[in-house]
Amino acid sequence: MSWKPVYQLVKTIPRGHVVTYGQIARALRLRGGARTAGRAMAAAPSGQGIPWHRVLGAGGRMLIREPYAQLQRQLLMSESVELHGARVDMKRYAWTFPRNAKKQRTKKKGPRRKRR
DNA sequence: CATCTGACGACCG
DNA sequence: GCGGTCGCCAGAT
Repeated sequence: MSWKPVYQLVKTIPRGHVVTYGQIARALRLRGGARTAGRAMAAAPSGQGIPWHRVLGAGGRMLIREPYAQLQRQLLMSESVELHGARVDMKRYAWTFPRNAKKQRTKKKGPRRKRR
């Protein structure tokens, strides 16, 4: 499975904002849901500008275990994201992906399929 | 091929 | 609000 789409999407999260695994899963329509998004992030390569620290669990909870949790707290704080214990106030920092975040492609005008 | 495991999340008590 | 259960599913064993 290629997680590239996930990483690409994560890269679009602006500094100082956060999203949840569930959001990623829904935005990309990942089969396994949020858990799959988590799996992708767990395998995220470092040194490629992927702001993995901006991805949190539902409700803005930090789910990562030590020793990375420490780093995540640090990185978030450096972006002025306030932490209330192990959680972030989503009301203020949540980021929402654009509708067609799946690649940001310039939509062509082909026949659009109706959704549901 | 059978199990286990986890950077999840919705539910429930 | 906290902790436990259950559904999911791709990798790892």
